[in-house]
Amino acid sequence: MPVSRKEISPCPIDAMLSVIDGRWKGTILWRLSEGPMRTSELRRSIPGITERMLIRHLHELVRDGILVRHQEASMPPCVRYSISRYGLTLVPVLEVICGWGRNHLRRIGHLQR
Amino acid sequence: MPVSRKEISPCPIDAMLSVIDGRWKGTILWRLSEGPMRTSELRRSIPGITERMLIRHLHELVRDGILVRHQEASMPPCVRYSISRYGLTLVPVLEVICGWGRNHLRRIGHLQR
DNA sequence: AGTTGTACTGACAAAGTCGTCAGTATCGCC
DNA sequence: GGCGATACTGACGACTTTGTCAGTACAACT
Repeated sequence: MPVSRKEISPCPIDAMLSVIDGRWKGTILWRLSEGPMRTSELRRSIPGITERMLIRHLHELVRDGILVRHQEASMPPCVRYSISRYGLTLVPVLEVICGWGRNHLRRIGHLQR
Repeated sequence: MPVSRKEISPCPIDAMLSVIDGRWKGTILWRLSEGPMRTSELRRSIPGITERMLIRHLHELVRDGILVRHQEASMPPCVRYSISRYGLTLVPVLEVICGWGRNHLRRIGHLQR
């Protein structure tokens, strides 16, 4: 598994992780799972994120086929992002990850007391 | 989800990812899923990994409760690592990740032709 | 006596990711 | 005409992660 997750690795685990790896990708997917959103809406709904990072991550997710970018060619531009049909196949995986993570957080909590 | 995955984040997805995040952790877990191994055995079985990184990742996985370190107090030292009972709960999660990743790699393959 | 192997650590450099700041074009508002 | 909003890009610094190299202690083998 020779990976710095940006080069394409033949390892399926890395292939999957490279898609959701990124400081804010989880949150972005989480927000978009409730429906399509505009760039600026997303930015306002995710406290702490910078426009730079939002757009970088959005474009990466579009490149990976997880999101779709709809642009209405108007000026002031209006761009909306939504989860693609392919992206929807990721949701159950995220739920499994989330389930284990929730349990892990509980475990860490217990151990700390 | 404010994360640089080393600080403890309250987001379960991040909590999970922080455990398996690391250049070689996937491979290490993969190797160990076939049975306990010595440090040097692991190093030889993972081409490209350095001893430094192997040991760092092993210790992190031990700290997170995923692996167990058995030491026979002999000289030349003999240390064996194995997946803990808790670590076993990770395996099905990795399988789901792996399944999606495998499919994703196929998809990328198709798109490139 | 010198080399190899074991498991590990520390100093440090290279690479990668993330954040900050400035700047783009165009429209509406006052 | 200046200001703000929209979606975005580029330069650059800060911080993290990864890799390189040397060194530790002890035993066995040649």
